[in-house]
Amino acid sequence: MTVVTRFAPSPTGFLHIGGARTALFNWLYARHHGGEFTLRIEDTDLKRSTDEAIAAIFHGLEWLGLDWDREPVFQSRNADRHRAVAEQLLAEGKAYRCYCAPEELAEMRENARTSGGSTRIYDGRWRDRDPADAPAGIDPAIRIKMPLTGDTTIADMVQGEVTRTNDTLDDFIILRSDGTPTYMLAVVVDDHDMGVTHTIRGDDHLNNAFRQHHLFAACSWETPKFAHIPLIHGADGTKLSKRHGALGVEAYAEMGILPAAMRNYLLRLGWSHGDDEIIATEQAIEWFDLDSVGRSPARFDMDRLLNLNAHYLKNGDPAALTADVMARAGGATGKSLSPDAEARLVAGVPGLAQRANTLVELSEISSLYLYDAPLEMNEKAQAALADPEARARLSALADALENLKLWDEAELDRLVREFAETHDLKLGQVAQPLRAALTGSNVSPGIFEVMAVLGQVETLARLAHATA
RNA sequence: GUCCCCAUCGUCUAGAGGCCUAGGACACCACCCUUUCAAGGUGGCGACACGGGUUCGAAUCCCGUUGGGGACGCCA
Repeated sequence: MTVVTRFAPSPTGFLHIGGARTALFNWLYARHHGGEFTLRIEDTDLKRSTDEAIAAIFHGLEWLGLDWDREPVFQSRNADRHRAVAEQLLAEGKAYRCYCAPEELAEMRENARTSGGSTRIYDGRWRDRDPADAPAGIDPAIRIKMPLTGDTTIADMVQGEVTRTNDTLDDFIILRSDGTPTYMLAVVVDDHDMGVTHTIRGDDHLNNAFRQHHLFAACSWETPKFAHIPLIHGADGTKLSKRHGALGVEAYAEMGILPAAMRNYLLRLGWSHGDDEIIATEQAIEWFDLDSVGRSPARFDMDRLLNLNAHYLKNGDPAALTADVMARAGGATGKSLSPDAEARLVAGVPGLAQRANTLVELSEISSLYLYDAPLEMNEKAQAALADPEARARLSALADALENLKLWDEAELDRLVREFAETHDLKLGQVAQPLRAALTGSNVSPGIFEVMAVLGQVETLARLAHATA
């Protein structure tokens, strides 16, 4: 049997971290088994669903690198089918019309809460009542008949066997009085119609699984395998929400998080493979399974994400990183980029990347390669160049540099050290002013590397400006 | 309130009865390396929620307590 998983978000907001992880797990499980990863947009609540949210979900998944195998299903378009199933169940006597008014329901809810707080709200008053009793002028909703006695056990691939006594489950509505299907019905019918074999979702749905299981049974369909993964919590241990600054994945993209880092981070939240921490996606596909998913909720930890991001930045492809920095640099400032900016970045980005945690930081520190002399100097750099003696030294060094034939890092290293030695200076006494002159800052990659990347012409130009 | 789930360093986790004086990673601290900042290296700090069982032996199994979370809509 081919594995078919699904990611089924309701398009009422952006693709948040929790949804992203659910999608990742579904995707990984499908890829691991050579199955299909499908998408279903649960837009049956037309009032809350928006096109922007739908677009945000698609874009978020694309950014994460999670590709889907079929045309996405829009649940709202299947309403006729859902309704037909409800009618069928009604005809078979597995469901019934309920004529309760909203006030009656409210009363029952109040009752249940005050008298013991039972989870079972609806008392089943129309379950066996003669339809002839139906009050005039009330459109009935359709409810499914749930078992009255015994208990139900779900064999969950993550949670294990979970049992609930049936008297805690009431007859829930599958078709509203206005003829629209409820979520519970829509999910079951669509999962069946799409051939979903594994339902991997947040464990806030665990309670729904019991209801859905009986709906599958009523339809004489096989219940898919369930895997309810724990939710992601905020730093305070409660369900991640906007209050925690929970953001959509696009916000992480903007702050310069790499998709590979996000995937790795999300994967390790609740899933593990021994002591392995850095797990490339190909490796994750090979290793991923549901047995190794933990059952306790994990807290979102930005430090960890940043650390992983720094790792992927350090090992990133220079050409790709360069393209990203160029894109972020474009239009950022009024200054025009050096014609050599891109070439310098390709050479300089590896040295820069090990000093950055995000693409934003990377592009900030890239500015030393982006523009030609004269440079903007920060305070520390200005201070380093304030000393006339230091400037005189730089001028002397510039003369030596001008005559250098082979302009590479090793040669520059040799030359500058030699220069320091002849003038009886510590390397730092030469290197720091040099750094200030060449980068406009007191912080940068190794100064010989900077000179090599900049090239002889630009290096001398910057020195000329700094010593003028 | 009722039902369901969970419980190892601050955080993510390893651990499936003896390999555990509990391992790794992030964060933090110190030192080393060093032309700055990082990176890297070395070391340090730091946890089996509690109480009962079961067993020769329990972080691992069972029960209870406590704590946390989730669900209780004609929302999804």
